[in-house]
Amino acid sequence: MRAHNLALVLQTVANSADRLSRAGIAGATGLTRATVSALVDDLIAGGLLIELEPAPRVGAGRPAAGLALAPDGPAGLGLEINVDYLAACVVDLTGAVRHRFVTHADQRPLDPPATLAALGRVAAPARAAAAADGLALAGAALAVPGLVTVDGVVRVAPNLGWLDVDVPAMLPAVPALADLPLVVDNEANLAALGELRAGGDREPTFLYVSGEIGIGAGLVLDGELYRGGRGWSGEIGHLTVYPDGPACGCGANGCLEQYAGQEAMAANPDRAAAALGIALAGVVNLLDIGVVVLGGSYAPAFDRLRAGIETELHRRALTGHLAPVTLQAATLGPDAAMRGAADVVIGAVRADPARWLGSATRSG
Amino acid sequence: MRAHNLALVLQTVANSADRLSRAGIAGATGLTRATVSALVDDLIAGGLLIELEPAPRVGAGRPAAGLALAPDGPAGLGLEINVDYLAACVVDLTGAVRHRFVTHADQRPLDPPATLAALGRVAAPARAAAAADGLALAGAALAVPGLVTVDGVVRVAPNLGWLDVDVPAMLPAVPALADLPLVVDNEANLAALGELRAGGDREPTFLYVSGEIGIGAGLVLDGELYRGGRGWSGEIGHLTVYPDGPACGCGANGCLEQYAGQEAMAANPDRAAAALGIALAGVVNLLDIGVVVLGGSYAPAFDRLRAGIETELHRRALTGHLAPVTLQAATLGPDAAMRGAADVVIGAVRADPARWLGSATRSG
DNA sequence: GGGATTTGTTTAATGGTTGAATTATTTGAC
DNA sequence: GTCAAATAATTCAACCATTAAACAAATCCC
Repeated sequence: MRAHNLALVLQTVANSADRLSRAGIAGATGLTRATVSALVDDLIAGGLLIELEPAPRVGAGRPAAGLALAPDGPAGLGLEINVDYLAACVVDLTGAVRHRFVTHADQRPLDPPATLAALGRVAAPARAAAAADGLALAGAALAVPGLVTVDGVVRVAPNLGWLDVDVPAMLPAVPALADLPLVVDNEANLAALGELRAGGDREPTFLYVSGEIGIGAGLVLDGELYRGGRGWSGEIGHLTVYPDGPACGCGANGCLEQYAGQEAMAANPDRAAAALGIALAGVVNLLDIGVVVLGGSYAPAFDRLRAGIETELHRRALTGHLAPVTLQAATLGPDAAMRGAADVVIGAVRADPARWLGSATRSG
Repeated sequence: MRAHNLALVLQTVANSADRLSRAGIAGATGLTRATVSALVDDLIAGGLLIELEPAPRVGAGRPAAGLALAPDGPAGLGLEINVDYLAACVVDLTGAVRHRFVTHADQRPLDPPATLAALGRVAAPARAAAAADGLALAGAALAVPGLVTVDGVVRVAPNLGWLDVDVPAMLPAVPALADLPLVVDNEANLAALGELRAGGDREPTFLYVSGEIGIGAGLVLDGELYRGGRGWSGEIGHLTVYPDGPACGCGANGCLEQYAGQEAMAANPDRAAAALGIALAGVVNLLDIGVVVLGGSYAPAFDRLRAGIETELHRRALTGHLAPVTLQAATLGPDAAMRGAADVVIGAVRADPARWLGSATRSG
């Protein structure tokens, strides 16, 4: 129970827009001020919260001591493997990006161990930079453009040429990552999380569409990433748009990817926008999604695509009259996935601070 | 915390296939036998659990006293308004249907107050029958074929001709329902819940498709009904199948309903099956759904539709190789929605027994 | 019948929350 | 300038629910 309430207090501070005090937390959570005081003391002692200068009060009364997430608390290492680049970033507990390393290199000629070794060479300076800041890493998360099981096995990443790559099993060969708990997830899923956390004021329910060579999507429902029964939801690229359309690599015909993939979009942007609108209308009708965020290569093309998408979307979205559907461009650009990966790590700390308090030897 | 653990114990008993004892609950939940004993005593005293005859043991040791949900505990009143019938049922805490009343009558000529009055005339004998059994009703839930807000306002029910009908506000005029807490929800949503709870061993994630005059769907994700950001998910009938197809009443072209609605299906079953397969493949790709349950008028036609649906579904479902998609016929037939409605009521009791224990004057 | 075995209850102890009283710090009125 | 009012945070005793361990109950096996 203490674990639960610690998480409640920490999340309340993390999610609040304005600076909270102990009394403010008590009001927001329903706990007593006494309880909140005790919990906050633990969180401060554990290095997860810090106390700020008392804010100048408006009315009478003792001024409230502001509380905030500790910038020197546990940080997350966000990693990304993509077709033409590798990336790593360090995000502290407050969500601020402290360090960022990207190397551009085509990964397709490399086999998975070589790619992971190269990833290690990007992760190593990131870890060194974190250590130099006195930041302890709570873990790492890795974004990969493919279908990933809950165990971290990449079942298939077509554009990387990966098939059944057991990433966790290969970690001991990567010194820079061997000693960190690692989560592996789909690139679009993590990018959606990145947009949720770092992309300003997002609705708690939205669809993130990532237009790369293929088209992926991450679905955030009620503030949580929906991964599907087996972990590979979001394959929006193979939604059928024209059942009798051109053959797709997946074996079917008329998939969205044939119209709105990077090459097809370059050839015919208007057709790409219309196809996207048709596919998105289906998603909106099925899931009652109010916000669609366009990322990847769609983000820079947003202004050109928007009208074409909206024409079909509004015509075909059933509840459009009752509640509008909003199109938005992604705000994080190519960093979304690694930001989301790092957010997974610090999100885990925020969701279960008791684990961190219990395990933290706090060497740094 | 006690509230949480009471729910944990009750749910454990409810969800367990075989008869549990106090010690069995302790093993399943991780609580101590002593704690479970105390909680079980409260639940028995509150009339939510009963103690059964000790089961004959296999090995040595004191025989375990079996525990089960109390058949005379709080019951749920499930209600349904549909185009050509009204229905009410009483489901006890164990999930057994104790009483069932259906009247067939076309509701389209009636205005909403008249329909609600007629519903009251179906609900009254159901309540009388429940009272005769000594059952106290914990509440009621109503299934309506339309879009319903969380407040119970029916925004639009096209086939009933309803528009912005505030059902809770009209309840005081219906004596048989005036004194019960009432939840209103979409028919397909509740039917999906009915199939989840009462339809045998269902996967925790599936799509329920209800083919009536229109086509609705209820989405159960991880054992919970997903209602969408604003409460009206599941409008699968207006997924685009052929973008340039025939005009639909919704203003778009080529909606699934134009091919697989009741009339279109009668005219061309093969085409209906193919269209369903295309639409369902999209859902499967997007949400990684492993099971699709066909209900409403699709259930009796299941054997005839199956092959045609599967052809398109398997061709277009991307992860079909990795994890198969299973088609199933609904098992509850036309009762699914009202069963699901009643399940909502008893599900609320099971999820928060402390509230019932606290509020129960237990008059009957 | 005695020992083994498992269930269920009792007892004291523990951990964490609550509520009331107390202290701390400011504003505003006289 | 002092005092009252207001608000924030802490302290402390009481309480509640869980736990652990001992104990009682009920059966099987030898």
